[in-house]
Amino acid sequence: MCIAALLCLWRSGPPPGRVRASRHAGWNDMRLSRTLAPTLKETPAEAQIVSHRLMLRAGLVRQTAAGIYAWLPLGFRVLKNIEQIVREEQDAIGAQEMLMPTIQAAELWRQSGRYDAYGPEMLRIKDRHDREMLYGPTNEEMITDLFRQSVKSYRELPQMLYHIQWKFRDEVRPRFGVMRGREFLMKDAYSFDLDYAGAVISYRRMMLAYMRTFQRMGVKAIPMEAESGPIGGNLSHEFIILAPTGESQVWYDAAFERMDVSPAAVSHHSPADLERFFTEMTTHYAATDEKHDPALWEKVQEKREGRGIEVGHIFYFGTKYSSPLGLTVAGSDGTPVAPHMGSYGVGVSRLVGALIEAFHDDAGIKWPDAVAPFRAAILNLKVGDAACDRISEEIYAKFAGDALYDDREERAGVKFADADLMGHPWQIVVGPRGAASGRVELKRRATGERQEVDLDAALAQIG
RNA sequence: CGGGGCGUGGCGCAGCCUGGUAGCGCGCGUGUUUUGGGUACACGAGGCCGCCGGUUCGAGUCCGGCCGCCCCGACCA
Repeated sequence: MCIAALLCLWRSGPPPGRVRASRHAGWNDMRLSRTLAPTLKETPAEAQIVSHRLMLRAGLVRQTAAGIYAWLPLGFRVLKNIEQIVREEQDAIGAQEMLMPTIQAAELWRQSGRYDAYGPEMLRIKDRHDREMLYGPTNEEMITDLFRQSVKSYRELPQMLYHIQWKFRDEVRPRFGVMRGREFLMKDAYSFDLDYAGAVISYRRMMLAYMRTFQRMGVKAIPMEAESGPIGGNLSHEFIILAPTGESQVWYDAAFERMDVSPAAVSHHSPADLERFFTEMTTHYAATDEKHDPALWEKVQEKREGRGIEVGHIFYFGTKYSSPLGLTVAGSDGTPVAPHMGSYGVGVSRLVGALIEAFHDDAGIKWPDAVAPFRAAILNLKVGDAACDRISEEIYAKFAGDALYDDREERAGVKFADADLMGHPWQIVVGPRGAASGRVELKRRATGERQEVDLDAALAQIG
């Protein structure tokens, strides 16, 4: 059998003895020599902020028009990982996943009054019959319409629905790469409750889900009171994650650093737990530039300051949409009631940039384990060397698609630099020095710590 | 939308003021070299100089229009 045929066998499918399941559905063959991951030594002129620069340099995305990006294989994997964490935490509090279209008819937006109110940020389109359509910037009207078609009784409430879908807002000035693009991937959820008291519970539940979501991504998130809008009631919060290069200054109480939001500490089924949680989240001081109050800040015992990036926003808006769109359900006494609603967004694509802002150094990205495109990179420092090739292939096979194999015929320095740039949490360096005796070097990207270990020890540690 | 700037091989840039055969670095290909942190040398491929029009014997360069992109501000997931 020729070498090419052997290689084909290697590539033909999931090999046995996998170390851990891939976070992805399929088993992708990820040899760098056959991967569209165009890393750049120099920074493209258009990129200003660090996350944008690194996303371009690490080959995660490419811009195709102002504020519109193509997601290349590595970037796409990160996006999917973030999306999956968001999904799991939404599911965990009982929200139902669905999928609404990107293109909507103008008609519904006329009913809610937002067709004119939204302004030029909304991308308006005409179809071949000259019907007015739009590329959805959000989905309140649509979900309200869908809900009213089928839900008729208070017995069916409460409900919470969400989808993860591309949105378009025709920003006057897109910038910061995917952090402020025109096209963006967003998780938006909508809650329907019979009354205000119910809506408050939904709101708190979602706040809990958000705290857990961001915590899983390895970042500290702080809910900050936002403009409460016409409804009031103190129920509008922005979620800011801390990053040294964040867009705005934030002031907060160190108490946020100690909060336990695990299911063991707070049950989303228990209104009492939720209330305690909500109180905890909203009584300590936390503010961005606009809302910062020096007088109140003075009273904070343990002060913390930093920079932050908004990655989520939740708000309660009562019957703002249910009323004009005619959504009512029969109450227990038979009279129609307009449900109280809330909506809850997470900027999924924005998070890719935001996480890079939070986790990087001069050499490149330092992905948190939970969202990294690959758990590890295998750096074969001497492609063609029998021992290096054998060990590299062996490791690669065991990772079952969750490792990127740098099988390029490049110099060691190039591979190190690219691996650091791309930010895989672990690097497994297979060089002729150690390979002969079955040893590899294991490097932890986040800390820079390295150790030379046996192959099995390396796999066990990363496992 | 107000203000500013930039479009020249894949990336970063020079050339434009003062019109005359399109250049540099990186990257890419081949060879030698090197062999654990972006090695060195040689040779080579690659550019309707954003688009349209004008001036001129001649336009990357001057003039007009258009398009695209970036930055600051206002606005925003």
